[in-house]
Amino acid sequence: MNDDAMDLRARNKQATREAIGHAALRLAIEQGPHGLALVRVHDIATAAGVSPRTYNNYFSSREEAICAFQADQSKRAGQALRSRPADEPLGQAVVAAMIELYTNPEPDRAGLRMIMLTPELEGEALKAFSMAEGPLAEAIAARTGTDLRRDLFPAVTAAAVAGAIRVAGRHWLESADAGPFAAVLRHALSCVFAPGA
Amino acid sequence: MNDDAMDLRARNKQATREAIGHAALRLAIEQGPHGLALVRVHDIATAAGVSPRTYNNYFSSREEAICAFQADQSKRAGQALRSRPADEPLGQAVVAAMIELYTNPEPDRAGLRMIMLTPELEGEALKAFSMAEGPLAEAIAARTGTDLRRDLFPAVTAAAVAGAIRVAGRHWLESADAGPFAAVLRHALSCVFAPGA
DNA sequence: CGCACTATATGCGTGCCGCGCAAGTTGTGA
DNA sequence: TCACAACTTGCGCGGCACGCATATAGTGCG
Repeated sequence: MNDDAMDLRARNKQATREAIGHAALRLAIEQGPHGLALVRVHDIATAAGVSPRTYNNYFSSREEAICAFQADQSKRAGQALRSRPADEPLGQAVVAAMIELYTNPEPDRAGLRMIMLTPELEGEALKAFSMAEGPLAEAIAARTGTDLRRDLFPAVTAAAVAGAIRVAGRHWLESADAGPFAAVLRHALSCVFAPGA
Repeated sequence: MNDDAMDLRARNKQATREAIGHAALRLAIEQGPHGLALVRVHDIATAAGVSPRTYNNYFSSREEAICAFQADQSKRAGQALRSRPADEPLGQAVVAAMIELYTNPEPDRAGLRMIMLTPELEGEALKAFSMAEGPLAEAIAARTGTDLRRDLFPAVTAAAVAGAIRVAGRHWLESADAGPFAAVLRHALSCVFAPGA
């Protein structure tokens, strides 16, 4: 995670990936959800300062590049949960970890709009959010002392959490006066962990 | 739903869509998860008895065609829940409806393997399963008398249910001796509706 | 029944894209 | 300093999504 922990090659690689992803998302936002087809691979590569061929070494589709940021963020969900104190109840730990992960910093409205509300990006967006499920399920299993392969609880809970995050994002985008994302997210996650409510 | 309820055009259209989707999935299964690139659009169209251009009038990618069956099934989730008696508790109704929908008939192992375990299909597969969420959320909101736009509960629950169905499918595929899909599905859904367990 | 209208199927052409291949370039480790 | 490995880039090929124009088939009315 820390740059110092990687050698030069790994750092350059990560920097290039982020540059391409950032450029792709920025260009997509400029064209809006209805002009995605106008975002050419050549433009993304040029904006990121690499050749089109290099862009293709990192991503195999524009959609993947545009959603890379969300994907990378979701991949850290397991780590986020593990960083919570071990004696905290599962529900509280998950809520706190997800709020920490997804509201630090506060999400960019334009970027999230592009990713979640563009039909052509739907598949990649779902992929990006669902990338939290695997690591999350492992962390939940570790925390509850259950076996991932015998018990469905960790995987189902992880999927429910990922779904709640998606729903929270959509709701936060669609209602202008929903307040900070953290509040919406907490509300959504409470539906998962307090079913009687 | 019933063929008689549609005029000739609509019936032909549906038949063509199903023919293409069926051909696409069949050819994909023949090549296996690692040979997806070998399934050419031309082959799908020929196998379905239409021109490649017509195939493209129905689907805008091979992936979409291959997952069409799952997508169509998921779209019926709302209707399935609505067909349950109104006085049944939410959890029971959802479980019964989803088991009715997704185990009638028993899922085809090869087809589900192809759709869920092929990396290139991951996005479309997620899309296919998530298509249940909208209708399901509406049906849940109607059943619980809540407002979809004010309360996140229906949408979050729908997402959790869709996630549980996915997890159940994966688990059913990966463990050879998991018994009938209905049992696995019931187990997965119980994690959503009986959180204390 | 026959006719005007509309929806669907098909052929063709175009531009873009993903990726294999083979240099060229830059970091790495002894 | 040098040999090796990783990464970048240019080139070219096969394939695909889709617009447009045309042929065909279903529909509803007089």
